Amino acid sequence: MALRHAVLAALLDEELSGYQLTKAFDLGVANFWHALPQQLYAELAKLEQDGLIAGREVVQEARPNKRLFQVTEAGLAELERFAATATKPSFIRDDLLVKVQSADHVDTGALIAQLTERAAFAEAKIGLFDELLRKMRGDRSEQEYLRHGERIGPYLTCLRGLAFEQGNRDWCERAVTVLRERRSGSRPAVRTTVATQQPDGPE
Amino acid sequence: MALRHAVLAALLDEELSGYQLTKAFDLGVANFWHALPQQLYAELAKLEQDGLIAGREVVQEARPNKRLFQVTEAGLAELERFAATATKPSFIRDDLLVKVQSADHVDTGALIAQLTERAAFAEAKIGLFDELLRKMRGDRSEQEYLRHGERIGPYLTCLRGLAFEQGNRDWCERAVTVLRERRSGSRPAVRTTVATQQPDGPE
DNA sequence: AGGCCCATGTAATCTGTTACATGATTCC
DNA sequence: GGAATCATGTAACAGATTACATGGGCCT
Repeated sequence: MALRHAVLAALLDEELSGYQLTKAFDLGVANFWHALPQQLYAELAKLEQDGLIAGREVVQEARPNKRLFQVTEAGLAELERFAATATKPSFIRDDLLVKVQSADHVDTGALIAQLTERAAFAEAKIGLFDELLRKMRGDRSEQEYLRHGERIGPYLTCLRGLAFEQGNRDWCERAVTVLRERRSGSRPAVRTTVATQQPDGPE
Repeated sequence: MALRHAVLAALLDEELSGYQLTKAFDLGVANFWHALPQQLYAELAKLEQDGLIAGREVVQEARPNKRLFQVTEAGLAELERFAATATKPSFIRDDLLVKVQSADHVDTGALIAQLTERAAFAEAKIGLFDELLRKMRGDRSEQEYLRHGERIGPYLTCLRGLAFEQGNRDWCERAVTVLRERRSGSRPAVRTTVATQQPDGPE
């Protein structure tokens, strides 16, 4: 039950509509969580029912009306409670890693193409994060902002997002280099035969 | 539909039983994917039904019998096909980031405790990854292994896992430092009032 | 005697994804 | 005239987590 809290956390900084939330959680940034529009609209409805957020209608002329949501006192209390509970470690779950894991047995050309694409995607996100951090800092130095800036939460999660994407980019580039080098000195890929394991043998 | 392929990828290197697979996917390493035992047993059953893996019974005396699974030619073909499909980017989804995002509004003591715990967890995984990499390399240098080592796939995913956990550790430590410094120069946390947004106003 | 490791699952529930739906306005 | 943006959903399905179940052997 954490999307719930991710939405609350996102609404702490500013009042947002469902649509604006989807922008933050979808492509673009998604610093600290990711979710699709459908999930967000559903979650907003539940949160409002439970009194953790309050919505107010904003009538617009040129565009459809929208509802802006704000965290209530009860919502803040719920976040506080959540923040105090123990946190389970998070795990990697990435299709690209699965593909690279099988690099010895599949076509590396396809892998190289996908690693290159991912590196470019990571680079783009790095740019977005850099810009976001600069905006938050304004004219202050990072040192200064970390000590006294308001919104240290968003700043820190953004730093994690940045480092994560830098890690992605660097790894993808390295993997591409390695796979290319190996292809130039290529021998045909051979299916390795599995040794027969004896009952109760040493593991 | 990617757990399927993660299991296939894990079985490429060696024949494993369901139980042994759970060890690889659960705590411990989980270099490139994570899953619980129940999912794995279910997935193994489906994969066998579909002819992508083949199991053979190993009778044991001192322990319960087990079934070891091996990827079939059809399974390898399926992985090959999977590796050639486009890969969607993966996103962060971590409760700890959600908590840190709300750092300006919740008790930072609890956050510091959890960040410290996570840093320790990351450190432990770093140790495991280091050891795994050393084992794969044997007496060869990393340069040498990257160029000519067998099992480059597992080596590369392990490198990503290592970098990811180093990123976690570094970020957690930094966040702890920042939050501590701010606490020492502490003023009471104030609930910021949200500015009222006008219809069709600039966004 | 109690707890952990091996070994394998079922069942219920919760979460996330894919596909589909609607309708006005603004930009090219 | 067609695509993109704003704005909000419903329905069906796939994937993941939590809880529960079983049973022998080994270690302290």
